[in-house]
Amino acid sequence: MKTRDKILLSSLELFNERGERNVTTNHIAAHLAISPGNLYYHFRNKSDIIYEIFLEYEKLVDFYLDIPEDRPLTLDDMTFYLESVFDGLWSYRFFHRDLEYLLDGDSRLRQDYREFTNRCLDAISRIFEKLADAGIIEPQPDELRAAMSLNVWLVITNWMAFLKTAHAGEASANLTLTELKQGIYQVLTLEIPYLMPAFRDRVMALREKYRPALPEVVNQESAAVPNDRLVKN
Amino acid sequence: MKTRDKILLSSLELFNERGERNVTTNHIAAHLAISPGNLYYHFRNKSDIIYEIFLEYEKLVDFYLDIPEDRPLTLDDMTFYLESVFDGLWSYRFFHRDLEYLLDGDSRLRQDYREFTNRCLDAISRIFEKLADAGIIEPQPDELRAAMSLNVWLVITNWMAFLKTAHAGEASANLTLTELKQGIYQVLTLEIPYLMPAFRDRVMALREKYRPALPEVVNQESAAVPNDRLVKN
DNA sequence: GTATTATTAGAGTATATACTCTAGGGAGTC
DNA sequence: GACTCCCTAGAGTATATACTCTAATAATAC
Repeated sequence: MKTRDKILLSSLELFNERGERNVTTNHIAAHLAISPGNLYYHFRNKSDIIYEIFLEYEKLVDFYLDIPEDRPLTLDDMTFYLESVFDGLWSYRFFHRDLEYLLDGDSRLRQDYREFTNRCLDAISRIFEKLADAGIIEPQPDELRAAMSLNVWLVITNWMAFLKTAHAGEASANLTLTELKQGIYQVLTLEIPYLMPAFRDRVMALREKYRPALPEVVNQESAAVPNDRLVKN
Repeated sequence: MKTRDKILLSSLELFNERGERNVTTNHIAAHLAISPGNLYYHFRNKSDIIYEIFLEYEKLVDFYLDIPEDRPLTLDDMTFYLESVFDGLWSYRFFHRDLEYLLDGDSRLRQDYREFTNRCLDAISRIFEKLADAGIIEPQPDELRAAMSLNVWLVITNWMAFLKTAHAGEASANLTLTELKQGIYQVLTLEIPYLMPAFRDRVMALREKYRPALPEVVNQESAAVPNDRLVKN
């Protein structure tokens, strides 16, 4: 693999594991056992690395959210969209964590991300529309559909952050794709009141598959309280 | 005012304006025209400042979300809760921005925040329950109410972050309390399908008051692209 | 082979950041 | 005046971080 690609891959891995804020270019170079000079030969700066990773993320999600216009949607389609989007979210999970800071420092990224958001919102809305066409959910006026789509977006993109704060132990630690996909449960919760009777049971059964294992995700005690960020006192 | 309180106040102000990540203890001291030594006389470290600010935030929200058990809820109550919560969110808006990083570095804060979240979720759920008692919304089974409350929480706490990313210009810049309160529109969107006929029109009218002014919040072009974070090239 | 270009190492740097340490001022008390 | 306590200044420090520069090596073209 080309050094350039290795840098992108390692960066993504480290960002996801430790958070962008906690990963320096020197860390990335060290992790790959290459010199900082080498890293900066391939990328002008850290922002550029992040931007390229974003482009990959964008490409992936755009690919997932491609909506067939020649046929109606099925429940399987909906499942696929949900699964895929959460897969994407997982693979690039660092991104939404420090989003605001990242956008603050890179206007190119800010612009692109804004357009990306709009595309996603349109896709979600279009999916609702086609689900209504297919008789799975009730049709809704444009305005309501737009607001609902936005709520879906908010739940999807922030579910991960919520899970992290809900976890008791070291926040950095264990958090699995399975847990992340409980977000699907939350998204389907939004759809419940709009389900058509003919599909209600099937969607409710689907939703049940993603139900959090614990009675409350939010209640686990942590015995040990290990190393916080270094405090000199 | 005591120096200690001035430090808390200035810190909050600067954090809200520029983001915690962009505000150093030296900035805070300089902003108050006091010495770093002075600041560190009053607080052991930056984490302690943040923690104390969190305690204020927590106290405020707990105060707002106190639910009367001796009488039914009214629509005015619901409006009050929504307005208040968004006011609180606005006053301490830096907090949810870097939440994950903040919790990562301070286990005391992590623990407290987790409990705070649970309390808020309970309060939201209790509000739904009492709105149902009052005949404003349909009663829901516990499980659904819990999932809905969580969705409400996700929308509320992340609305601000969404708005920031949706803005085209310098992300740091202009963002008003009015815009923030359009989040209420989103929250009320979640309630629509559960409204009882007798209250439907009134709630829809209330919701209308918070509707975003623009057809799409998300679509504004920015002509100028001013200073990004310093890049040496 | 030689010239050219792409890639790499690694030492180094300017700046920032959180925080420390010492000295001392001011106000109250005896 | 001396003692104490609270508060403050301000210079200083250890560490980190993003990034640069030069020189050398590998790859490719001719």
